[in-house]
Amino acid sequence: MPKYSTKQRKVLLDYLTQHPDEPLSARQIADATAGDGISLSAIYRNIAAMETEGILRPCVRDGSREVLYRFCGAAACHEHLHMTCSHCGKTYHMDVPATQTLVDQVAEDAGFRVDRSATVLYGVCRDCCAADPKTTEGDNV
Amino acid sequence: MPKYSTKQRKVLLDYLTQHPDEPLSARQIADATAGDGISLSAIYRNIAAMETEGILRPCVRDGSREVLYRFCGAAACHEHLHMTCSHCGKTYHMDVPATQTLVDQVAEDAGFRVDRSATVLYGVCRDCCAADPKTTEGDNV
DNA sequence: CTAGTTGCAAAGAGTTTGCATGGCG
DNA sequence: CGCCATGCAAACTCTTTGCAACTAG
Repeated sequence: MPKYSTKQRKVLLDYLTQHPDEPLSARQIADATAGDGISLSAIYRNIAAMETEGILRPCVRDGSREVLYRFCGAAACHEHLHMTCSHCGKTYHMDVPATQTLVDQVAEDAGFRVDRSATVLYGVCRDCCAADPKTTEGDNV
Repeated sequence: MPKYSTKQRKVLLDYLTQHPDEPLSARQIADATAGDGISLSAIYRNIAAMETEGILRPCVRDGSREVLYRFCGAAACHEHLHMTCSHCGKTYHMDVPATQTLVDQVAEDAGFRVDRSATVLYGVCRDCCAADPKTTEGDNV
């Protein structure tokens, strides 16, 4: 919940908006916005703020010790589930009806209220399945 | 894929087996097994090995910059989905049939092969819902 | 003008690694 | 007995923080 709208925050939001479907690290963002005069600390501080605001979510790390974030600024993102391909890293937005069924059923059977915007399914996406059938085995990525 | 079965690894596996339902950090494990003579480095190295073996999975961090791990040594864990309560941190194993429906449907509609053992649903569990109704609002945990 | 933000650089924390020692098989 | 795993401590990397300068409102 920032009080001022700074140039840095705008650039940042802009970049995130344009890359909603890939998990990003602070350094990646820094590199990508290198020409726009944003210091690393400003990035970290804005990331922290956005995390609090709920428009940025941490993801599981990918082997390095960097924390990756995924942008979910769109209000719609709080209404459907997401899935991230563990092969190409892309995030997809699931409007599949089964999603809602699952959420409802889990609530009913287990009393567990699923937080859609915090939940991400991991697996292998259509493109990667096609490109590399071996990956299709799933489960032990 | 360790070649030798050391005392340290046994203690570690033992501890993990007894705490399958909570995300653990290297330090937590170190503290818990303090009396058993395992060095922090041995823990980190074993964690790395187990991650490779696929019996330990990284989870999203909880605010600190520690990486948390969740044990999924049981073969059964590769066949059902999991859900972690963002309130109490406990992990539940979901044998709800809707789970399978979801996985199948997503595969069919989006061509996305869900990796059950890597996927975790986040939300608020029954107990926490009951204990603290406010949390029930969900979605912006 | 006032208070939130930024930059820089130094501090902090968690994790990784080199090397000699110890232990499994 | 040979090789892998451990311990310790130093090295690293990512992230956080203090403080003075800057700037949005």
